[in-house]
Amino acid sequence: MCGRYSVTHEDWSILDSWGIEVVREDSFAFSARYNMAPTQQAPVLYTTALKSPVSLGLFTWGLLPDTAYATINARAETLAQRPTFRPLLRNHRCLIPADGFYEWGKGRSPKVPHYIHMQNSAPFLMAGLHTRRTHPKTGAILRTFTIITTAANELMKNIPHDRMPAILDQATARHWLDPSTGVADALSLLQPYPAQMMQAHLVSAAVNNWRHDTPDCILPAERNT
DNA sequence: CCAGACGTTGTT
DNA sequence: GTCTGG
DNA sequence: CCAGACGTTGTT
DNA sequence: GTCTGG
Repeated sequence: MCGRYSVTHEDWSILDSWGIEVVREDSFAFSARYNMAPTQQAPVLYTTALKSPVSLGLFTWGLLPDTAYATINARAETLAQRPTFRPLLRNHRCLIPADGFYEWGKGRSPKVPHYIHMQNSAPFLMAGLHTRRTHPKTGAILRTFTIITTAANELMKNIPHDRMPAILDQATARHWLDPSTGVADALSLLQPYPAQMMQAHLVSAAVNNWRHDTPDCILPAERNT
């Protein structure tokens, strides 16, 4: 699962070289986050009916459909069978910029938080779905998203953890966003990211508290509990 | 036929 | 959006 | 994901 | 233990 992550890059012009032209919404404002948590506002890349450019806007983490409670993750394997997610697969795919995420190793008590990131510290994109819902009373439009998870790669299994976010690379990211990509093709892009490209290390349990959102969240820590 | 319900993930 | 219930 | 709260009645 | 909140 992916229930906490970091977004410290504020410049996403690197995506130009990925073939993704990003345009920020007028109201887009964001500064580095080291401990992004569910229910908070996070940057999301999405497309509308037409292809490029891709928009960058703030969405609330936790997909809130018209008739269900919020979900922060969606399993790639069963996406097409879930009533909540299936309608969103064709026109509501999105990508969530990140540069690392946290997982708490299972089995140990207390659970030990790990930070997982690319070996070269490069930013990456997680696959997601988004939706839009009008508040029944205020009429305000609430935009929410969920992060798609897939099977763990070897790096994640060592933590140990069974799931990881579906990360898309340079070759597949723009296909996921492209409205002309069919549902079956889009689903085929959701695979575990190669473990050899990634790295993980222990971090301080201070990250457990979402209020702790500072650069030291991602620093390596000794096992001392 | 329409009305109304349905609805997630991951962990122990 | 789709399935179930009447 | 973890942290933190979680509780009643009647009366003003 | 379970639900809510961020």
